[in-house]
Amino acid sequence: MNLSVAEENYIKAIYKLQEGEQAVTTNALAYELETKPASVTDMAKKLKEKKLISYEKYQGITLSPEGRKTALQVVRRHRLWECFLVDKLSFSWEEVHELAEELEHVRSEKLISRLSEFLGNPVIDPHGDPIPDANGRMAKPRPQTSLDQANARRLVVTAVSDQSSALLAFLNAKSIKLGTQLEIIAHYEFDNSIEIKVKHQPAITISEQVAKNIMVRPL
Amino acid sequence: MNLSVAEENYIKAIYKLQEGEQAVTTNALAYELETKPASVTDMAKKLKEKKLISYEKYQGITLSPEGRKTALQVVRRHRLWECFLVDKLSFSWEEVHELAEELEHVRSEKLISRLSEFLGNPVIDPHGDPIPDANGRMAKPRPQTSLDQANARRLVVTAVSDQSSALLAFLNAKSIKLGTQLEIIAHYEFDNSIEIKVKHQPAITISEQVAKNIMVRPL
DNA sequence: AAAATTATTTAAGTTTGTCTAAATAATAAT
DNA sequence: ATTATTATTTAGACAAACTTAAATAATTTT
Ligand SMILES: [Mn+2]
Ligand SMILES: [Mn+2]
Ligand SMILES: [Mn+2]
Ligand SMILES: [Mn+2]
Repeated sequence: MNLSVAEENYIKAIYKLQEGEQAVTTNALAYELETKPASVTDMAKKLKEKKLISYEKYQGITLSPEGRKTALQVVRRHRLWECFLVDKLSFSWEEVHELAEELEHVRSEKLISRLSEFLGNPVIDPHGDPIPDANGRMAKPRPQTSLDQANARRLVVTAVSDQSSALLAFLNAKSIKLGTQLEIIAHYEFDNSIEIKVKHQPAITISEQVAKNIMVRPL
Repeated sequence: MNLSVAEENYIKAIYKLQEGEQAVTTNALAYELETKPASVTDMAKKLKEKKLISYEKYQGITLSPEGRKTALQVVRRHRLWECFLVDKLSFSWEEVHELAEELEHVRSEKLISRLSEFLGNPVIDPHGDPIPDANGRMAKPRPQTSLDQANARRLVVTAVSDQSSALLAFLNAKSIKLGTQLEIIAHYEFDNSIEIKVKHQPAITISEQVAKNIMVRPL
């Protein structure tokens, strides 16, 4: 199946929004792809025609098995390029998403398998997300919660769920990255802000909004 | 100036065909880009509008200074990716052109300067073509002739002018690559074929057509 | 249950980059 | 100097991926 860049972006976005089983909504997809609902309806018809999704008017969208396979390939390419940019070209993790968004569309099995090998067949990308292997299988994500719901005191940062460069820049400034160990000092009920401490750094207070997007697991 | 992939491909093709000063013909460009003359005329109008080329009806196309600058950037990206594929991912030189044709369109100054640095700021690509630097300057190509016109006996292969994978595969099979040293054994006037010998290999006879596309300089 | 709101789809139009077929210009042959 | 050939442009259409505005369906509020 030969997909356009636009089609690949749709498939990946549907995969991302699907999370489990729920059908993806026209509006949600339009928002995710920064396009208009009318465009999504158009594309939905096309992708259904190509048997990549199941779609009935007003019923939302879900990936077909082939669609899921396609999505996993695109995700694999995206995350491998992110690894390349960070590990080999010394980009910082908040810069790489945009570039990977383009690189992911160069479709070549051979290129990707060589790239993966060159990188040492990594299994997680710079944001802590698992990288599907050539068959679409990926490491089951280890149990993690958002920082605002963690109950343990000592935690490790495992991922960042919002990958806007605004958030990533903030975390960078505070020296918080994947694998950073931190300790919860206090919860402030008033605004649900949280005081945390990273070793060798002054304690800082972060808003609920930030905490919701930092994924952690107990140390 | 924000160019589409198609526009970049046109600009690069015009650059390639221009060679010196002669204006590029509508048909030549259509052939090079595997499209139709009518499409070229359409695009010529658009590129003229954007001041990347000069173009008058029936008079052919030449790059403007801005057009040349753009072309050199695309060529730089193309050749750096080719280096990456060969040097880091162990592709062979005949496989990389196609992939670089796509990778070259990821537009990011930072990406390209980091990539160049990662590769050790190479100045020639795997086919022996010079790589423009960030300012569009490139090493003056060393004097070279095609193999069919060489007068010296002992020669080094410096480039391959036709980059079809057919030719490159042939050269690969005969273990001829950049830097290969060879010796001319005989010219056969009948069909202008040439017998050559590469060290540690049996002598082979190559057709005029092949010889025309192998660039060499005296050892 | 009707009314109001929100979500989704349809209709119609735009842009980009293509194509084929027909018209016109430039060049070569007689 | 005509005529024939070749090169180039124009005209009209099409597919992909968008958009806005209007119509319709689904959901929520009252
Ligand atoms: Mn993308
Ligand atoms: Mn990522
Ligand atoms: Mn290209
Ligand atoms: Mn090359």
